[in-house]
Amino acid sequence: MRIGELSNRSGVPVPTIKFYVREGLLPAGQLTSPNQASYDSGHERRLRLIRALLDVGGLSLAAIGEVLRAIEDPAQPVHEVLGVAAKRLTPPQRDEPGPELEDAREEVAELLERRGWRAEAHGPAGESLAEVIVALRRAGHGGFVELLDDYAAAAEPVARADLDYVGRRVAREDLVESVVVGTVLGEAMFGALRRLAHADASARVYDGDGAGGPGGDAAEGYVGQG
Amino acid sequence: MRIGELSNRSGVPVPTIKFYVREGLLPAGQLTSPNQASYDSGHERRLRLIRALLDVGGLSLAAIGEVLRAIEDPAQPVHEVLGVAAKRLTPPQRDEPGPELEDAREEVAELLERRGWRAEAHGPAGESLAEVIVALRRAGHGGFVELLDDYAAAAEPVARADLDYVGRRVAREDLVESVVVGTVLGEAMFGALRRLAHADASARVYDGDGAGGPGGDAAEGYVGQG
DNA sequence: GATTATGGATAGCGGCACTTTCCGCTGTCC
DNA sequence: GGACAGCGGAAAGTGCCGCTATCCATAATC
Repeated sequence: MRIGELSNRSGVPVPTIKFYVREGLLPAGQLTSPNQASYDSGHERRLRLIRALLDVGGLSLAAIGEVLRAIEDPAQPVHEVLGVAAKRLTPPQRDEPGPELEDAREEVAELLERRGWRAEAHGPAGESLAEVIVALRRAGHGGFVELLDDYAAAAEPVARADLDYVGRRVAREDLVESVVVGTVLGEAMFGALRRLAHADASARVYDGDGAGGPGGDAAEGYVGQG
Repeated sequence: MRIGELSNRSGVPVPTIKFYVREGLLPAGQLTSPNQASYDSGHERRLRLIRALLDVGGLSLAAIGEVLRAIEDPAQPVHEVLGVAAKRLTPPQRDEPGPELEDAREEVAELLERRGWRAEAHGPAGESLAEVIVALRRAGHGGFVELLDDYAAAAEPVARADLDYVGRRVAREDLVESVVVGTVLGEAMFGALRRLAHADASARVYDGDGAGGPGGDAAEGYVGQG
């Protein structure tokens, strides 16, 4: 397959493919003559993965590059790859530490203990959770933090489902790729489902049963996100 | 309060505050003389909201502007505001329609029916779910779509918790802001929790019980994201 | 043999979120 | 009352990011 066909199949413009090759996101084609190269279905697959992570997952090209290189390097332990993926999912925030962040970290640690989760409270995920808590408080919506346990309870079966899906993979590269895709695109999938569920819950509470629900008139119309 | 103090309190540089005012994200201060203005706690709160939506929520300034203007306009029905927030949460994708997207839309509609959700299958949330499904398939991970029902089941209690939190608000502006914050920051919160839960589930399966789990050696090390 | 596609290299572009610079005025401290 | 940092307002500049355009010599295709 030449670059034009690869472009047609993947929907990615030729100059963009060249650009990805230059950036090291996509291996160069096999040269058959000084200015002719051939690409295979592996290139196509890789290209689709890049676009999925970029468009739907919202990762930067730099983050995608790191993830892909980690996926490809067989010496890289699997958990390293996941660390990279996890770290790059959220942009590096790093605002001033301060006591608020310390408190939030403490709360994250308490949550983990409360739920008996075996996870590092100070890893990237714990850290970004702490940052979300701080942001909520700073924005004057600290009350939202009370939902942490409800959210955590919902996250458990999701994580189990993800693990189950990943567990069915055998080849290392497949497995790692599954985890990355699951982590990144799964987030987008859940987000969309959550918004759909909002619309339903809202319709159920404010719409269906006749008399308005807990929020009274003010909340009328919390629908239509579906 | 003058702009310097507002800057100190919020952690946002003075030129950036000026920039937000120019962009219409933040109302100008009350002029006390031709080149002196005073800002109040409302400005501070608004500023914190902007930074939360920007840094943690990952919204663009343009999207934040739309949301804020919708929040402020009392004529705007609440569900319109939510529509704006929901629409802007995911960047406008719009790739070629094609039959894959049609199939995915159909699946979304079926999911809604299966779960008895009262939500518009073709609204922004349904549409972005369909796009995620297409992206998963295109990336060669169509199997992940099998988890849709598990994800949907987990989204239900989350949506109920969100609604419950929002339902406690009375004032319109408070309510709308809660919904926006909950939708945007709640997504980040769940994402972090999900990654923590991954680490736990992985530790539980591959680490704790001695002999390796379903994935065998290949999956060793799906930990450390916490 | 004309047209089109290709690999490779370099330069340019448009959007975004600021940041810098400048101006003339003001509030404040000594 | 004089020095000086801070202010509001406007305009131009910056840095990064994800491409896109242009050019060249060569290769494939009709």
